[in-house]
Amino acid sequence: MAGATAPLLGLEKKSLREQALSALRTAITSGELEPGRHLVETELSDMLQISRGTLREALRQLEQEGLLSAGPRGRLSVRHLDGKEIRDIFAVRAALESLAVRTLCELPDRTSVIASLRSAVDVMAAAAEASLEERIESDLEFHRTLCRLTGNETLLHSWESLEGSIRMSIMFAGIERAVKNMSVDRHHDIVAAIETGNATLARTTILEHMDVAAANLVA
Amino acid sequence: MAGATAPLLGLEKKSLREQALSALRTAITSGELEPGRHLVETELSDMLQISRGTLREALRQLEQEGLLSAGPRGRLSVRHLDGKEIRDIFAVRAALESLAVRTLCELPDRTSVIASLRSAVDVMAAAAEASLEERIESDLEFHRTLCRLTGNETLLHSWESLEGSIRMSIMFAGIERAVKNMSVDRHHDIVAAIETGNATLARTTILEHMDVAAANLVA
DNA sequence: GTACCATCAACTGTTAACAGACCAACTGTA
DNA sequence: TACAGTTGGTCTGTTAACAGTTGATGGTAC
Repeated sequence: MAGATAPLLGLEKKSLREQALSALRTAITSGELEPGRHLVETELSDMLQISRGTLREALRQLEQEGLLSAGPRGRLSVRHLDGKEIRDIFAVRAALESLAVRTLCELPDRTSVIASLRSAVDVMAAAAEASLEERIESDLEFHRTLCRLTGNETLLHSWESLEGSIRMSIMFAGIERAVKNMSVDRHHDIVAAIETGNATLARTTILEHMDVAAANLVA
Repeated sequence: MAGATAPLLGLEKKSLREQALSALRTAITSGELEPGRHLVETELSDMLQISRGTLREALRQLEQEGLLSAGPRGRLSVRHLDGKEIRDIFAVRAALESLAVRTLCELPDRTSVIASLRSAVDVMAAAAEASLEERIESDLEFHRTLCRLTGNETLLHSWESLEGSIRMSIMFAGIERAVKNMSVDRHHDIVAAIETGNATLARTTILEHMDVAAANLVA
């Protein structure tokens, strides 16, 4: 039963490592693996039906994403966030997204960018009555799009490295608090600010949005 | 010969994985492993005298740090940077350090912070006549200190995740270009700006510093 | 009951070996 | 010579097994 890839047909199946990564990420950010919990490699590999070697590769990645914290003897545990850390995470997030909107404002032609952002906001609006989880997904997708549209791969990568921590913050604070940040209007404001091309205005809008978001979570 | 830890004596010996990580990072950022080069796992594990399993854990981490890029069939190669990517990296770096100085400016008591920064600048001044490598190290240490002093662990972690890319940028541009950024005066300006507590001024100073640095590298 | 020592179970660090996919060279046939 | 099929090599994905340390458990002496 020793592995192999398996491209088979155009479908590009995910490797076991990637599957485990997704599964663990979901388990952690959904709270199924509660914060502070010690993770035992043999237990997880048994649960996920993969070998420890493959699992350990995934764990390293999660560790770097900030979802796991390493204890004394290499013991890993699910990271525990307090109010300060949530504010810290959102401060970094604000700095990154602030760069994103500034970059977008400086583009000579913003029409296609605005179009993409508007459709992302539309998705949010459409999900306004959907499940809380879906609303959060569409919200994160909007902000991820903000970074992606800059064309700055490093920026996008940094943001995505932070995404796990953001999700943990939401989980830690409780979803009912998080949905207070899902206002479609606020996101319209951000798009509008970018449309004007006024970098300072756009930056202020994002910073304020993030401040409010962090405050809502830790309040 | 199958492994184990080996604390031995208080000295906290590094695990093989960490040793490999350091070795590879150095090899890449020093140019010993030239950009674009394909990495073969068996070759590396042979060279570093460790098994593939252990090596692969280190490779995942380097991949996430942006030093390696994954090709079609999982083939890894040393990341190749062009001018745009260097500018992008420094834009993100600027955003992070901009947050750092702003945070420091908002501290009620900055005396100990200023003291730490001054001593970091002193180290740079002392290294002014040293080897180019040492000057670069002391420069990076100054900027890392900037982030560390904020007490924002997430910020520090994000910056350190970018550090490898920064080192690659320097290597790619050539050390002779990079040393143009090692001006002690410029760093004094940054500290002075923080000392005033004027967040806007400090932010402007850092952004300009980063702009010049990026321009020097890609010029 | 408490202190000390031996034994043992549990967990991580590390390694060697196996399985499948892709690529290039080689060979046989018109 | 040109081309198709085969074969061998190389590399990654994955796994099972081994080594060594740490912490706990149980038993014995005082």
